[in-house]
Amino acid sequence: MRFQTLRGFNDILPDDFRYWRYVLNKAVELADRFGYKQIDTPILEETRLFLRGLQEGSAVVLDKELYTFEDQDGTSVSLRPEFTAGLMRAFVEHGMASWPKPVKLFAIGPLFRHEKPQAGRFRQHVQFNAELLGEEDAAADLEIMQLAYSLYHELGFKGLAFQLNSIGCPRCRPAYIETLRAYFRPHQAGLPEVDRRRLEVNPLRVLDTKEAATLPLLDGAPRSIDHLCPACADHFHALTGYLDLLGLPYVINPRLVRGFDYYVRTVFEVWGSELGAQNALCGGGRYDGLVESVGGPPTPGVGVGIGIERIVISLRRQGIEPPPLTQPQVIVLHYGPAAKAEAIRLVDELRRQGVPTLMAFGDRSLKAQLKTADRSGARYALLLGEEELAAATVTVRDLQAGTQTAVSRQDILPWLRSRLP
RNA sequence: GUGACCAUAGCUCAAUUGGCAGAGUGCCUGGUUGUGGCCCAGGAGGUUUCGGGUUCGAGACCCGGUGGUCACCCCA
Repeated sequence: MRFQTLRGFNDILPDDFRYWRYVLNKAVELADRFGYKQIDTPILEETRLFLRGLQEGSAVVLDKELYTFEDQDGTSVSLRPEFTAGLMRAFVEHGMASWPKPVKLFAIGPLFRHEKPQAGRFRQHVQFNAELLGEEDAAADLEIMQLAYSLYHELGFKGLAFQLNSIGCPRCRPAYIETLRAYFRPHQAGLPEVDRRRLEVNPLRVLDTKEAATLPLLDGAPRSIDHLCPACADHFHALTGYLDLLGLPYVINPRLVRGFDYYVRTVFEVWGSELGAQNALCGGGRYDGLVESVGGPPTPGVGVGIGIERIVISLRRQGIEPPPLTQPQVIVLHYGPAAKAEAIRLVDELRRQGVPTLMAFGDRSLKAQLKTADRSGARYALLLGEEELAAATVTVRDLQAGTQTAVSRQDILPWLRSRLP
């Protein structure tokens, strides 16, 4: 019986971790630098949390992609498909509304969606998520965008740019949606089925259609940024002003939208050019209605979700090499039973003293052990045999230089310390 | 959920019109006493993704499953 990973699930192998460590270390370091506190919430939550307050049409679709089952108590539970819902639940459950504002959180962990796998899209993927809660200032939107941008930039990505839009708020959006529907009404008959359905269920989604028949109409379509209420317009102009101030590259994209009601004002993505149809590296936006939707007080919020797999794929395609992972620079070889016992003691001693050390296993020929040592990547092979035991020394072979010297057994630790990085 | 292409050794790939399943690389061992890399020799490693079918004969042709890649759908 042979087993394999489930469709859309991946093993992350040691060689992959060169990239993963590089990315995750950078993400955590940046979050610290920006003053975000790490939080982790359960992978499993009550199903209702993920389906709360969504539009009818959306709930049906999302339900299909949710990994849901009944647990032994008969509770319907689901693997989290996103971070934000759990974070909002934690925000309310732990009274973070009474913490000093803003509350700035980040989380890293796996998310699960039963989708058909595609470039950079898997059923389990790891996301880095940052949220800034309790602040309406456009400078908060800017900060979240900067955090995302800095991550890609500092990892070595080139040609980055924001796609940016504002989709208004519950005050101005309904009127805009009516304007949008009115614009398409005369063309209704010529529209593809999917887009006619979108106009009814989720009108903003028509704007990011890929239907050839609809595309020509989009150029003349009314833009949400031209129909913002004064407060939303001010917010948007403030944000673009800040982006200009910092010289961050952005493109105002009137077709960039979100499908859910709790999104307001800012929506953005960071685009790279390495991922086929999935050219969005990450997406984020403002969601002032979200905390309320899980039973908390009205709380403005802005956040971003960044897929780690997409970064790793993109790094590989761009030929960006992460720094190599550190590995033990010392390996202990032995020849003869008495020497093996001493080798076991020496390995133990070095590791206790904090020196990463490898042990040559088995009772193989010295030649075979040296071959192993060579492939291990270690710099120094410490050789113990009858001669060394008799003289109370260790033969240290520099595998890089091909030279070797005898070092007194009791001096081996300082000898290594002075030479290892 | 829809569609296209794909699946041979751990990895990268061969195998003429349907006729003995191979190479490179990696792995293990050896090239005589306690010395790696280079070189040489040997070895292990395959139900050709799985299940059916056609055929004297299938890695190859047909049907189905599983998985991969890509696009659509959707994207919290």
